[in-house]
Amino acid sequence: MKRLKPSDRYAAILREKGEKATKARIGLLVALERERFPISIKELGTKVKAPDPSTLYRSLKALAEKGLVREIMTDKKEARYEIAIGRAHHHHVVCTSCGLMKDVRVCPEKAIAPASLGFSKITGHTLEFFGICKSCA
Amino acid sequence: MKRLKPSDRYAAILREKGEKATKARIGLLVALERERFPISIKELGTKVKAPDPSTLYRSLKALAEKGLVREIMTDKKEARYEIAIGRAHHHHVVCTSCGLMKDVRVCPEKAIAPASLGFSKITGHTLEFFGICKSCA
DNA sequence: CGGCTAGATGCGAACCATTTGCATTTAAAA
DNA sequence: TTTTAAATGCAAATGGTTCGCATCTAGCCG
Repeated sequence: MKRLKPSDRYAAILREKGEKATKARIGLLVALERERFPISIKELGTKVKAPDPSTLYRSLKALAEKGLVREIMTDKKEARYEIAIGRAHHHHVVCTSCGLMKDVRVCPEKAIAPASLGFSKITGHTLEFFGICKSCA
Repeated sequence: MKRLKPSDRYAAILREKGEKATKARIGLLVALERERFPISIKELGTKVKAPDPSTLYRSLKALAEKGLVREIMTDKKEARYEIAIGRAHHHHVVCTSCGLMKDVRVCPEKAIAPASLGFSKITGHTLEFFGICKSCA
């Protein structure tokens, strides 16, 4: 795979996934790539050119279904998104005081035995930790 | 502690926690006690006499803060509640096809080292598994 | 036991994130 | 370039949850 500039790389990935490589969606991925933490849709809206909220919602949902971004519910109010391309599965710990988020590699996925629970398979899970970071302590 | 009928026992617990033992709140706890799975506020509303939705929300929030009930966000749409009295900390696995829920004892709480993440302490976490139960498979 | 007061309730309106309908634009294929 | 399905923008609707405020009521005191 050749080395391309991010926008072209994302365009290629979008087409690979059967999505149209629109400027808006490429811009979304580029913007998400710059974020260190999962970002709310509202914030994201201020970082990209002019995407209407409804378009943002639709685009993010489509990208999430294709595995290009991940949706995270840290607080039950609004969803946050992070880029998934090139990033391994992980969870987060959130400072409830300042909002700082860190990735954590701990994952309970393999600790559960579907059969023993009357389940034929486990398809997914959500895990978020909450705490107080050292700066806020 | 003497053996009382549930409503009287809950009344006593409410007073212990500094909450007024109103019929509505006692009824809420009794209704929650009967549920095998976390129940949505809407469903709960149909099971108790006449509590207005806003009262339901306020009551559940108050009871949750006192540790008498637990709020669970299985789907990102609506919150669910389960009784916490006499029930140890646990998580759930949800069948995404029929909604069946089972308790799971797996808990990642002790697997995380706050200090190594730049956190002074971990105050909580959320964990839910999703899958397909044997009946739906 | 009757009155007093903070907390609880009901009702309606307000909020806010998210969704949807529809007409218009645009990327991708022919 | 023409064609077409998908994507976008705008406005309106949805739906869970919250708030303001007037009215009740449990718990307390005399």
